[in-house]
Amino acid sequence: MSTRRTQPGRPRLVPASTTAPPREQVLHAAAQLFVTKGFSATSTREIAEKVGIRQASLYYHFTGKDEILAELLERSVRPTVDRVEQIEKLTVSETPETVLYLLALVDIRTLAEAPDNIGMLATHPDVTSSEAFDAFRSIRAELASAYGRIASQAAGPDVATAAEPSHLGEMLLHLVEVTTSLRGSGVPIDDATAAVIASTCLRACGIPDSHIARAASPATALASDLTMSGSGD
Amino acid sequence: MSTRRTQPGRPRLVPASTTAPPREQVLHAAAQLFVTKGFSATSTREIAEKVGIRQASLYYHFTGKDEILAELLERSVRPTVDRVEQIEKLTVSETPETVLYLLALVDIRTLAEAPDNIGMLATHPDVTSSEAFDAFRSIRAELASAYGRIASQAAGPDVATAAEPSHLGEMLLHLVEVTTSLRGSGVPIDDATAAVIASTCLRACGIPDSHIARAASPATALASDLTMSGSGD
DNA sequence: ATTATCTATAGATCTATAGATAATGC
DNA sequence: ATTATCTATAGATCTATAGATAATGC
Repeated sequence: MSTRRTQPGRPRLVPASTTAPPREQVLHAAAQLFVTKGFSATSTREIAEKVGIRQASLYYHFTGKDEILAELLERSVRPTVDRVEQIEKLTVSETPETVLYLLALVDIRTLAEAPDNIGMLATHPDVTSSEAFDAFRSIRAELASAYGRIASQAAGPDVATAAEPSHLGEMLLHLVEVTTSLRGSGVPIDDATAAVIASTCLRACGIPDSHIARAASPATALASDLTMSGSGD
Repeated sequence: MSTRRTQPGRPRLVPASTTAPPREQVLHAAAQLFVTKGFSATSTREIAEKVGIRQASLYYHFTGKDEILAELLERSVRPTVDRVEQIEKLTVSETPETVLYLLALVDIRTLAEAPDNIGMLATHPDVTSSEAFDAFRSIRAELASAYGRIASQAAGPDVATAAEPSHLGEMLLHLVEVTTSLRGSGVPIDDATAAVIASTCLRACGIPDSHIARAASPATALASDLTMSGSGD
């Protein structure tokens, strides 16, 4: 019955307050700091202090600050992108409006549930300027492009002709981010709020109220299916 | 006829390529760097290099890096906030939907026309975390609160009861920022685009299509009036 | 005298590496 | 032997100040 008294490795000066793996402790501390202060404004020393280890000890778990952010970024979109393929398959059986509503809902839920509101990180200027995050940017570009493809099928005639799919994708990605912004100011993202955001996405594409109303309920049902059977997370 | 050969003050090592006041040259260079790389990731040396002066020479014009960003932030909202009072006065003669549409349009135009797309700076984490920008945050909070007041009058019953005015304000501020995001990816913000964004704001408040359509044309007319007679900028 | 730059540099970081140390695992 | 920490520190910044210098203005 004796639980293991200590972990392998030299003990910390300040014993850990949680049993989570050290790597996760670092990610959690870094996430909080990056989200509030920004990546460049956060020093490795601050992260370490928050974890309760020495600055140099971070480098046992990560090759550098960049790698910490890269992992957080990846986690902030993975649940969504893992489902994009399945969602796009539905284009044959569902209306494009339903598919777009569904993609938005899944994305909104991902952002609403991500630990530490890390969805906030995607638009930090550090991410868009350093090549260290190329992998994330490319995965995010794919998500934008899925939004663009689906939206340009669903869009009303004015918007569809005026806006390139890629720009439509950019816009929708930004709109969905209102989730992180609201969450950041303490608004709980319940189903009603998610529905407001998702239907606003459709509206921004010039889709009339009546079509949005018709898309909402099948999309909501499909969203529950998808997030339950997920990809094992 | 002889134009002045040089300016007062010791000549630069690299002569200026423009006749703009040096302070403006600094602001312009800093804006470009802050918008693309972020505030914390931009060094004073980089700003100076871009201007063509020595790093230390920045401190003749500004007390520090903070002051440069503070001024850029202020400029990014001033044209809008200068008009907010006038806009809110219209609540007596116009529908709340029209007033909201108008506020959004004015804000969108401000962001669309701001030099170097400095509207991007408002959401940088540096701005929200350092007390050096308290003045900006407070002026922006006032704008958010105006959005909130107007929107909660115009909002449909579900949204008006579900969302506090302050949260509504937050959301609309975020939505309007899609302007800077689109502009950043090269989309020209013409009247049609501005109209899509403004009506999306109303839609997000739960205002039905028919009301939005009725609000658009008086708001557009009022917007031209306001931006012409402006506050002298 | 005033203005706007320059040079030089102090002092405070900050990141990342090298190598020691104190646990467990076998 | 392996794991996970520690201490110590090199080297590269970065911000801001002090004081010199080279123009114009009067």
